[in-house]
Amino acid sequence: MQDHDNLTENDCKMTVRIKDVALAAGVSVATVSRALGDGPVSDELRKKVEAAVAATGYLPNLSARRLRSQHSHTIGLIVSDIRNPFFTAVSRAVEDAAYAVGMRVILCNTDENPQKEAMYLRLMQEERVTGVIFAPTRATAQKLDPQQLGFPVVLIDRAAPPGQADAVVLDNAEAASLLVEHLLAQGYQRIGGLFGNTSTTGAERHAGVLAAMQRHGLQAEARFIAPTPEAAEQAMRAWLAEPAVPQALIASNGLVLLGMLRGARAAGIAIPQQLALAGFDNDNWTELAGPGLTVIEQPVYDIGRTAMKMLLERLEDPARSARKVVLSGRLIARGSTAYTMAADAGQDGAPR
Amino acid sequence: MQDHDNLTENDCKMTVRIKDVALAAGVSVATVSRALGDGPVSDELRKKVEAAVAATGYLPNLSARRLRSQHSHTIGLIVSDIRNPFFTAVSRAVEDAAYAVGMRVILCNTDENPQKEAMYLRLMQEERVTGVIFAPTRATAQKLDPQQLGFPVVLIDRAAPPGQADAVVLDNAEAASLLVEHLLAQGYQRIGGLFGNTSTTGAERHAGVLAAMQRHGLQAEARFIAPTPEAAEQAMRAWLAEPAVPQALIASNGLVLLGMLRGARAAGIAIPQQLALAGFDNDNWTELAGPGLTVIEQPVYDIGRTAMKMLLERLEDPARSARKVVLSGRLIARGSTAYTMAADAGQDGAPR
DNA sequence: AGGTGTTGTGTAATCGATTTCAATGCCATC
DNA sequence: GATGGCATTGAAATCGATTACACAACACCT
Repeated sequence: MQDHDNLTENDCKMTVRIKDVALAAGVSVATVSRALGDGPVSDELRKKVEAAVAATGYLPNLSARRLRSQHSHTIGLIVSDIRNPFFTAVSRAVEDAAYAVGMRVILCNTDENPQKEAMYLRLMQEERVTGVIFAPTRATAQKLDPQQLGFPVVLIDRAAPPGQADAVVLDNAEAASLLVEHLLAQGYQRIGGLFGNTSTTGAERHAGVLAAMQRHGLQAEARFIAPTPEAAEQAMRAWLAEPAVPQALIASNGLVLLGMLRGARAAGIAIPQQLALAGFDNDNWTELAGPGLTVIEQPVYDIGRTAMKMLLERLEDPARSARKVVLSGRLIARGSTAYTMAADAGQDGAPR
Repeated sequence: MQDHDNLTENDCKMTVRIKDVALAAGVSVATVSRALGDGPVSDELRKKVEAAVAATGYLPNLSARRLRSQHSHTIGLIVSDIRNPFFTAVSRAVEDAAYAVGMRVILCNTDENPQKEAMYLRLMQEERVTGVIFAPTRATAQKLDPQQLGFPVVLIDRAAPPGQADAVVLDNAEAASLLVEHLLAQGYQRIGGLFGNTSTTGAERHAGVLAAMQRHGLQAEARFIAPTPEAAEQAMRAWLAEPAVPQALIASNGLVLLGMLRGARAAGIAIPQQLALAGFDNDNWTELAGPGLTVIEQPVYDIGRTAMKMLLERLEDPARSARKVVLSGRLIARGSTAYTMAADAGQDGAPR
């Protein structure tokens, strides 16, 4: 109210520092810092400081805080592409969990490119991040040494060599088995699949399909592609143009499934009358497309939340041995795998 | 190679500071800083510094750099929910553009909650961000004063009172008109819509529909809901249970459209035979669901990229007057608005 | 009464970089 | 040969906070 300097209320153009608050409150900067943090301060002074903070409009400078305290309160989230609904959902869960404990998230898209992965990992080091949640390509997963990095890493969706790093993954073998058993129970026998070729996930789901088929004395034809809708659509068109096409096809993730469905539509193939289709990721559209697509639903939000929880636990005890949390997928059977093949068409897949 | 201290190669457990690099290179810290930046340094010393950086494995501390240089090289991206495909795509574009110019992105989800918006805006101030790209609710858009904030703001998807802030928005009136004209051309006359009630976007699209209808001497029935699939599905079920339902319904965004389609399915309503459906956002599933949904496609990636470009231009010239970039949507007509109503059903919508 | 903690506070050092400022050497110019 | 730029370089100040340390006041226990 009086004709002081310039602390009338706010917007004095100059940013107000902790020193200004100390001056206004008539205490030392250390006391202000402690009052704002958790240090021991008398109630009397704490109130004075709070009043001074309100009067000056003080906002702490996080860069200065990070530099001095050596805690960035920042975690990195490195995924291939946030536009993949799986990563979108995981990212939302990670961010919710991070902000809930006062941490910031830096999001990076690698496009399955090992060079970008290396670049972003270096960036994380420069940011002095508290930790990183990472969905690596197979190439970097193998050569990844979390000790070397200087911060803990929790892998998601994709696993590294065991014992190397914490990880939250789907039980891909089990999930693939669920799909295969479902298809077999429907009556399909000639089953194939299109799998992403950049991650361990594609490989594991492929292995799971093979193993499940083998338990029934059957084989499966698999093809490997870049895990994008475009590549999947192209591969699908090519496959459908060939003479012998399996009765049922499995996609190794939601993007591939999307491309396959587009390819089937372009080729005029009726689902499931001429071809059954199933895949991973219960994205919005799978419920609504055609007869509904049979998929393995991943606990997407849970994966992100669990990854963040593991990261925090790892920070509390850096020495404990690496853990791998394996979550189960849920089969959602829909029309795309109904067995509607007529008796005459059935001869294709008749038991030998 | 010799028995120096501990700069054998790397991982000496201690982080290496610029001082260590200076020592290793036999120059001052200032020279190292200049060599790494853009300062004037002789080629000879620059090479020495680069060698020392490589030998010591130096990684700059970004917090220290930010504190001293007073440039955070960080922008905030505040949206309602990254899981809305519209914001997912925008976010990817913003991040691409940001990393391309050496900036970091902090992503915040507000869930259309003004309190969270206020909290994140304060966080942005503490981070001393270079700028913010923001999709505000109507409530905060009105009371938003970019001058007060201390950093430039570019609004996306939603507009503020004119002249207040830069913005990148869709031409909602035009887009709504495209939808209405399309429906009218198909033969529909009794048209209604479900609109989000938290943003200016829902309001503008509603106004656009009304205006277009009015040009034809027609009226439209509108309802307002929280812009989520769940709220839309519930509202849809309720609406469909009433006696007089419009022949065609418009959704004000992708999430609402999704909920409406679910509601229609749950009620056993055939699209487009019993009800035509159209909306905004060309999300993946709209192409594949049922007969395909007629939508307005937004230039999502362009919106993000343009917002980032405007932010950079604003930084170069803080004084220039506020600009609003208005982009056009594209009508994608699909089966959900085909006019297939039988003659007997047609009497409902016969001209009066 | 005399140590012995405990609690609360201030002073000053510190985090790791950038940037200011002064100094140096070198060359061209008069 | 003195002088005035120009290009490099280093020493030291600085960014804005946290925290180590010292110390005062006060309660508590022999």
